[in-house]
Amino acid sequence: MTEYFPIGEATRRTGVKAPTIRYYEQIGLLPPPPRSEGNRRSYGDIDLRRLAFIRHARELGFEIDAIRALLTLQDDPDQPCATADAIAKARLAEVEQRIRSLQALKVELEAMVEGCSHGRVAGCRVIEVLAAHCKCAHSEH
Amino acid sequence: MTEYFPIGEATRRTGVKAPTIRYYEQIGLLPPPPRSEGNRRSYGDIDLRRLAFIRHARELGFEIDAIRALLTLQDDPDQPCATADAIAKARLAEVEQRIRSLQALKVELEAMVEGCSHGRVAGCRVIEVLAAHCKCAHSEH
DNA sequence: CTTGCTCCTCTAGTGACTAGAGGATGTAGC
DNA sequence: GCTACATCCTCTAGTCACTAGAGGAGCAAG
Repeated sequence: MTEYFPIGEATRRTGVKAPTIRYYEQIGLLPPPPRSEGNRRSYGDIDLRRLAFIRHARELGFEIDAIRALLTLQDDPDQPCATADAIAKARLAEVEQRIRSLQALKVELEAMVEGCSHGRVAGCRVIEVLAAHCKCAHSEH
Repeated sequence: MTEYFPIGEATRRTGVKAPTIRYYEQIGLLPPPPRSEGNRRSYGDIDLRRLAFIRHARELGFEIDAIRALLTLQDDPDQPCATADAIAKARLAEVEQRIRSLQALKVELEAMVEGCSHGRVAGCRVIEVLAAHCKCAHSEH
């Protein structure tokens, strides 16, 4: 007597919207769940965990294909985890890069907000700072 | 005799790809430049600066509409900059939030990479950590 | 039994590009 | 002038990860 959850309850428990859940089913990320008499999807704990896993991974910035790879590993756990490790490592590098970028940008935005003394745009730094910074067109940051 | 740049040179100088430049023109973010005899776009310094501005703003995470708003302000600089200020402030809040998220995620990814001792997936933390974390389904981050 | 909610499928739209077809133009060497 | 070859043009269609809406069926409460 496992618990049964209709899609609405699944969205409440995982934070993934119903159309998105159906979309994940459609692209094969989530297995098609059993249906009720009235043709409604009924999810169990395992599905909910899988969904939450997907949601969290998406928030981490994993792409669907990376998640698919992880889930495949999970479904077949007698494999070396070098693959999962590689995915996580690549992702880590990206996350670090993004943090660096955003921190640089934060400094700029702060300068903008601070510089804008509620005068006219002519003297407003929001645009100036953004335009000025463009001189570094090809540098990373 | 301002300098003339064909689209290829513009991409070299701004880092924005040619199709993207045309796309920006199409959606009205970049004014249609004058054309050469042979119907080629020829950009001047102002266009390049505008393009670099757009590129940089995109990197900052501004959406096209926000950029359009900023550019409109720039084109008509005798307006109060409260609007630009508001955009920058909203963006700043978002950037800060994103940095916080990413830092949390970085910690997790590091734990994953470290925890994965090149064994089998059964004992691999990449998936465990991601799944475990899902218990916080509705918390922010 | 009606009201109102949830759910179903299906198609089409979103944002911000990106890819590719098919053709015109510009430039450098012979 | 002629031939290669790069660069450019327009146009349509595809990408990713959803999101919105139409039109209809099922279910639970009063």
